[in-house]
Amino acid sequence: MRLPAAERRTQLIETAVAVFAANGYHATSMNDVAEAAGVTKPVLYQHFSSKRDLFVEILTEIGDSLRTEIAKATADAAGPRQQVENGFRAYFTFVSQRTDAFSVLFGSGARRDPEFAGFAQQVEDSVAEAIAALIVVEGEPVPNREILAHGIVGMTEAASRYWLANDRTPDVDQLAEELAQLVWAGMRGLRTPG
Amino acid sequence: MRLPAAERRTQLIETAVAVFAANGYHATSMNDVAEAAGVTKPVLYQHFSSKRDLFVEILTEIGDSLRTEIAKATADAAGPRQQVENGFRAYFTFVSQRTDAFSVLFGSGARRDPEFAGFAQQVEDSVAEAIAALIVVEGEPVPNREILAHGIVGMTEAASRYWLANDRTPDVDQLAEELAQLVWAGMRGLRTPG
DNA sequence: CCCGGTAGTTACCCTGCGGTAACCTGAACC
DNA sequence: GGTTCAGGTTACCGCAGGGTAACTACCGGG
Repeated sequence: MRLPAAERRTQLIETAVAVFAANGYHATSMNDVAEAAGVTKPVLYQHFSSKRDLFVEILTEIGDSLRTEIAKATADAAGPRQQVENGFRAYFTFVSQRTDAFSVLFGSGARRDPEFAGFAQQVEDSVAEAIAALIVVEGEPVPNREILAHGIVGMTEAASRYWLANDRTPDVDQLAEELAQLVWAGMRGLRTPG
Repeated sequence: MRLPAAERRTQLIETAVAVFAANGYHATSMNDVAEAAGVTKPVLYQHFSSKRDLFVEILTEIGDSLRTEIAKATADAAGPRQQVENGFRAYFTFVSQRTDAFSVLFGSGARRDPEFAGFAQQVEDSVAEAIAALIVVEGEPVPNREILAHGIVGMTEAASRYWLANDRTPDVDQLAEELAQLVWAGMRGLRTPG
């Protein structure tokens, strides 16, 4: 099964995402990835200079995709409430369609290693920033809203994990609606600053 | 520096928690732990039969402690609202006082390896169960409240990480109060079941 | 028919790490 | 002042895994 370089490369990446998602970064050997792709180790090294390099390329693509999807979904929202719900729907859609990618970015120990932590962090920060902008009481931004915003991002991750582990019920739309309602009500129920 | 067995053992555990917290499970070697404790590897193996065994013992103790602390704090609450706030305060107090332990349980790749995932999971599940019991609308439990509850647990973890990374401001009491308010308002703002 | 280059393979090196066997040491006790 | 034994060390084994060198197999073009 010989493949042209470009196709082999994308196949290797897809395979690697699946294997990393299943076993995590450290527990995955280059041999594992190669074997899963039906190929031997040196082929992997013809396309990626190191294990780190392969992983970084994967993390970058995933992070960019997720951020882009959320940005697109929240851009054309009628108001803040819709923005929240659209954001959640985009997030859960990503989780549902690219489950392995989600697992790699947030679950495979990527947050642990200082070399990799930045990739998940960047996504979390940018989403949290958008959320923080919506946390206002009587027109005034709430102090410590950044912490709350990061909490809400983490809530979404945790809900995603539980959702994946439990047959993905309810469906994406209903899940997004319910979580959006929880978060929206919570943000609007904060006391006045001070 | 010779020590009696019992003292050496507890010292090794404390050291191991610190090293695991700093570098994660996989990136930490038994040599690292031994060296950090000012001792050589075989000493470690006189007290723990394997690296796994050492880690499991650590995870068990941490998980039990955290669960116990939260249970104690929520037991004597005036009502559900106080229960939420007391739970948060207990959680953040633990995070603040035993930061390394918190990092090991939830951040060192413990959730990744199937052999270790159960320890963090058990804590999350038991806390989520307590939270789920409070998610009611008009006296009726909300469908999918388990997902929301697990999300709230994840929110607490994420907020803790951000809080630790940002000089631990505000203080524990204020943080607990603010998050409790967010969650309480959110839970009470859910729509009627259906 | 042979040449060249791209795709892949076999076989290897080397470091690091989990784990162990055998040996050393110093103090408490008689 | 030797005996004992818990506490500790040096030196090693075996192996897995990242990474590489050298060889092979296929295929298109003159």
